[in-house]
Amino acid sequence: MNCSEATTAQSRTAIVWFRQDLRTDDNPALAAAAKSDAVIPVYIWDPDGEGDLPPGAASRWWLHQSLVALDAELRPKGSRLVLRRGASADVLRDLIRETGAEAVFWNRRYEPAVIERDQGIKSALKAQGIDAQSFNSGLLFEPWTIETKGGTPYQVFTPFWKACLAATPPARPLPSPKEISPPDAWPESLSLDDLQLEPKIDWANGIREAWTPGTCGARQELQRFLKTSADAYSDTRDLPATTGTSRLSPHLHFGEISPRRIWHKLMEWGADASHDSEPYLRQLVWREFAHHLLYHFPHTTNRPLRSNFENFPWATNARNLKAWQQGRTGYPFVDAGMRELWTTGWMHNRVRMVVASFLVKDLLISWTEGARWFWDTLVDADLANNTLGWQWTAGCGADAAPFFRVFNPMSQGQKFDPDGGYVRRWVPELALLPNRWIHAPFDAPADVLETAGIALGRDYPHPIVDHAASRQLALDAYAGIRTSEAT
DNA sequence: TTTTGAGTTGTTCGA
DNA sequence: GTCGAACAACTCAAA
Repeated sequence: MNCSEATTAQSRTAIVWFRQDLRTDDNPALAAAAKSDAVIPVYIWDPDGEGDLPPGAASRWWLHQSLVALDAELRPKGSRLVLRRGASADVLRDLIRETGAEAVFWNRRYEPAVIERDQGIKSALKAQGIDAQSFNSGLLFEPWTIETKGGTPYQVFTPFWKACLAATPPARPLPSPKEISPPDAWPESLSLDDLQLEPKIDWANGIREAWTPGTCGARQELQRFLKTSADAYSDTRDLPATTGTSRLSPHLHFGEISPRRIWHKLMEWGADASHDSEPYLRQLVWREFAHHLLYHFPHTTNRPLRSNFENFPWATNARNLKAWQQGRTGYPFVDAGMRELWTTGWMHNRVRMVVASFLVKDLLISWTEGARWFWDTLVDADLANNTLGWQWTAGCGADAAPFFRVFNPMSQGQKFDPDGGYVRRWVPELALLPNRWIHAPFDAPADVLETAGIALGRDYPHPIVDHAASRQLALDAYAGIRTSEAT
């Protein structure tokens, strides 16, 4: 079981099964394999192996680019990435037969369906006498290592955060292997185009302009964040018109950058008393918390953590759902966010909360519909983070927001986009409206609208619901599912 | 077992 | 325009 035993074999080939760890740096599975005489890096496209949640379209686009980047990272080290398609267990079995590999190493994932699949693969491989080992590369603290004094999983963030700070700190990142020994002969590989990850109709222009997938892009983003955004993080992270956040979410999801590297980099940076690393590290630990919750409460991907929400009277309204998806709700801040998402595959976190609140509380449409749309359109779509975020907004998850907390799309806009720059960028038909009305064109006097060249209902939609009225409906609906009624 | 303090992100109303 | 209180009740985590 211990890797040191491996060195006794005379010539040993190890497979590194890449998944959501698309980097050579701080990659424990690769580091372990690199001690072998020959290493075969493989990526297996196995969308059916992820339960009923195969990666969405934006995610697949990112994956394609990230696989290009990983192969380019491996080449100078004397290696390359082998691509295969099919059920992971079958592909690994074939690859072992073709190459005579004696070991398969990978880094763990924590989605319920993937855990189940991987456990099956590991025991099958071991039964064949293959050295199958999994490692942690994706989390600072694995879900089973943080627990309350009573031995139960945390369901509230602040005590979880404190427990993380008190735990053994994350290990220092491993260096990238200088050389990765190739096998005598490379097994067959599909071409990347064979995987058909990219869309048939190229809608990815906006995404391409906004992002550089791969390790290099991830490191540049981290450098950019530390240099220009980290000091003002607390002040600007809520302003969607600025680049105040780290923008590392897609890179973290695909494992192009290691959370341990970010952690230690921030610690180093924060060691200088003029900097404060805590606000960002807290956000990084929210990602840990999401994985912790999904691991311990695997049913939460489609069912509420708080069971009294099972009976919530959600509305079915295809027209409203579509208006929300297309950014045509008539509320500029909401529409700007939905259009940013559609164009760039990403949405600023502040705006995610506002659009989510709007879907769930103004339209009374189930958070699962929102989660599904985000799953398909976000380049950083991540089962743990997506589930936590949507359940939190709906009030049915961990650390639930009080039910009377309903975001007001106008005041959120005025507060976090006071100059309207965000709305003007993504909803250009409103660009000429003065700041005073940019977040509420329906309240603007007729002459103001006319001067700005806007006819509501023609150039920009009337609001699809009245916020004040829907707010009251939401409060009433939430009052109806109090636990008292469930008993 | 019981008790106690606390809980990411808000809005509205009235002084 | 600004500020504090009210909005309700529940569950978690720790003592």
